[in-house]
Amino acid sequence: MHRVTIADVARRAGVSTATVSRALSGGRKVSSDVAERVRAAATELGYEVNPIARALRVSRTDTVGMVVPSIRNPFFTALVESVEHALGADGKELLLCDAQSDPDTEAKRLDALVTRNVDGIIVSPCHGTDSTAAVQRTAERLPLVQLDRFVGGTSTDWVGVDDMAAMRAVLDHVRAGGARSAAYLGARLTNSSSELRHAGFGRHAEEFDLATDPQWTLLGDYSVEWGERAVGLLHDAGQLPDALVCADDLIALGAVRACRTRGIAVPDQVQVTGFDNIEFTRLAEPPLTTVDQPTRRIADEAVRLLADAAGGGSATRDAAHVALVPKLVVRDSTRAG
Amino acid sequence: MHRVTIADVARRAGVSTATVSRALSGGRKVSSDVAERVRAAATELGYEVNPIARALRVSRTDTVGMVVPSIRNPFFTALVESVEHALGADGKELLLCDAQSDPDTEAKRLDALVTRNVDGIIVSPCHGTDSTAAVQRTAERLPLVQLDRFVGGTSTDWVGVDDMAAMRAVLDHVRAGGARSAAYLGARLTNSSSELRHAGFGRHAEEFDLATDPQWTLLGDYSVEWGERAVGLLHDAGQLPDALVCADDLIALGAVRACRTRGIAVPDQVQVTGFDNIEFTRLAEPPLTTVDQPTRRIADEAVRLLADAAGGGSATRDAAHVALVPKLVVRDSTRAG
DNA sequence: AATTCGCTGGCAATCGATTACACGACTTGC
DNA sequence: GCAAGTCGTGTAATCGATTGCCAGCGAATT
Repeated sequence: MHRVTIADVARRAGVSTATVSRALSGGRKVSSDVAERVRAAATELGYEVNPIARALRVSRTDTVGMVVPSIRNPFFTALVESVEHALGADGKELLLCDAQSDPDTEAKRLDALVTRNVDGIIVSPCHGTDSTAAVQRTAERLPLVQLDRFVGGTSTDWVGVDDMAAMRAVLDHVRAGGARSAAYLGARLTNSSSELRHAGFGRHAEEFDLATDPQWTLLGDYSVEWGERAVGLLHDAGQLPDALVCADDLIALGAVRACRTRGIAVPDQVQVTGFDNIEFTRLAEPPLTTVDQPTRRIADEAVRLLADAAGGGSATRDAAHVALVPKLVVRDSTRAG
Repeated sequence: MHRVTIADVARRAGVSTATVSRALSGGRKVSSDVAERVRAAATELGYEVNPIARALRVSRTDTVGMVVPSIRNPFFTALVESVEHALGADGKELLLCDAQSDPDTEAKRLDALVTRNVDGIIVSPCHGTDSTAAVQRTAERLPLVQLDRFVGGTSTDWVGVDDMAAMRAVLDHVRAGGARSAAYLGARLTNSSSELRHAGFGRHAEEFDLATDPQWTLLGDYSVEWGERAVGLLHDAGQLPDALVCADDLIALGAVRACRTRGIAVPDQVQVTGFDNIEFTRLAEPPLTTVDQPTRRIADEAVRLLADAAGGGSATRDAAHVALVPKLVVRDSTRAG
């Protein structure tokens, strides 16, 4: 067995390889009868261009790389799915890498992608500062857009949601539901989302006159376990706030669960909110009020930016920061206003 | 800017490109001082081989493709993560595709992977018969191993768990917990796992003398919604069995949830079991008893088989079917024996 | 009728690596 | 002392496509 090459098609159609190439990928005009003959020969032989050979020649692979902090997190899974979908429309493929929440692994993955000549990279950096160097270096070599999170000190494209605005909507909502005080169950401030959500909570709690307390700000990681543990700490310490504002849905799921095991009524005794709107929020008891991240739109936007960057000279363009405004999804873990 | 090529290194080190290639990827002996000079030149210039050019020459890309039915399903996500991990150890990359549970999309993805010269393919076919043609065709061109599910009529490698044995363990367990009757909440029999788990349920329910009823066998899809709906149907129809054996965790999560909203006590009134041991099983109320799929081992085995197939002439080897025996994970949705 | 133009199609270079083959120098054996 | 083998290195072909440049040819222009 031998893979069909362009030379085979050329021979069969009685033309040169140059003509076959032009007939198929239409760089230049070819007379219609020749084009027809070539197409016929190609289909008869079952010819398909060899993307490797083409990539070597034109230095373009029609592949984009994506690096996420953890594929375990359903939010990133949803993002990956959306990106895959958006790329499919452009006839591009996705090379997916998992950074395992480790900046070193992340850097390695980024390098590997550059080496592999992907056309562009979509990355959600796992760390706000430790990821900077690798992201910066990568961005100098290739079109790169950051998704959801971003690192400080670089000027690359970014698309995500307005975390501050989202927090404002959350606090507005729990306030309307009668809360007078609120705790923040978040993640250590190692990346931009964590920081912005935390900052948003602080700023808008003040705006809406919600009582807070340094002891009510608990920072761990994005996991169910941490949510459970945090509620434990809060509960054991005594007085509970009227609302538990969580930095993501996993934490919120943990929180709700801990509330139930400890007999704390949600939302009557405390209201709980999440962030991301992953699929399992519906599954909580009660279903979580949360902030919907429009992953489809985020992905579309990212792919568009990447295409733009690949088209226009990258040096001339200004970096675009696209912040979509997320919607609050009200379910039963909060009281209706 | 200009990418550093092997020629640059050669010039710098004062040798030929052939020597550079040999010095770096060590095909044949090179005198140690030359090797040293070459290595020095390479690092000074920051040279890295161009994988595209190499791939064209040696027709090997060090990339394997993976196609899963749905990246939304946490079980497959876990599988992907494990495969990524296993490949990383071999210095290979993963090209991930989502078939969106559609055999046509799946076929397209498989073709795309073949065209892209991946070294091998790992696929969990979405349909037991509709996926056959594409899988077969692909397997004729490349090393291919099926994961978890497999299609009929092909003789490719496969690795997964022994679904029948798992079902036996499940039924043994619920019987020990006092169940005398059981319902099966499954998925339509469109793929091998669905069939085997269903068959396993039937066979071993008989063995353990658990009462069943055609009306207690409900087949839908792998989703939380279906689990909820199925319990609704069962409940509305009147009498409930002592155990709800679910074909996967998503269904089980839905089932448990529906039980709670309808005031059916789990596990006292009915025991509920899942399958896969996805992360969220711990989150259910009560946490789910389920069958653990050893994704790490499955992935390792798959990668090993792929490597073997790539090494030995594919024609000579017999197809290997590796069925790992899964462990039952007992949590609180069933009664301790 | 001669020149120019436009259009098609072929030749050959090119992308960046790997590797078969050749070649010279040097060792070894008889 | 000469043939045979070893070893290290260079030359050039090769993988399979794309594309700059040139040639031929018919139509259009002067």
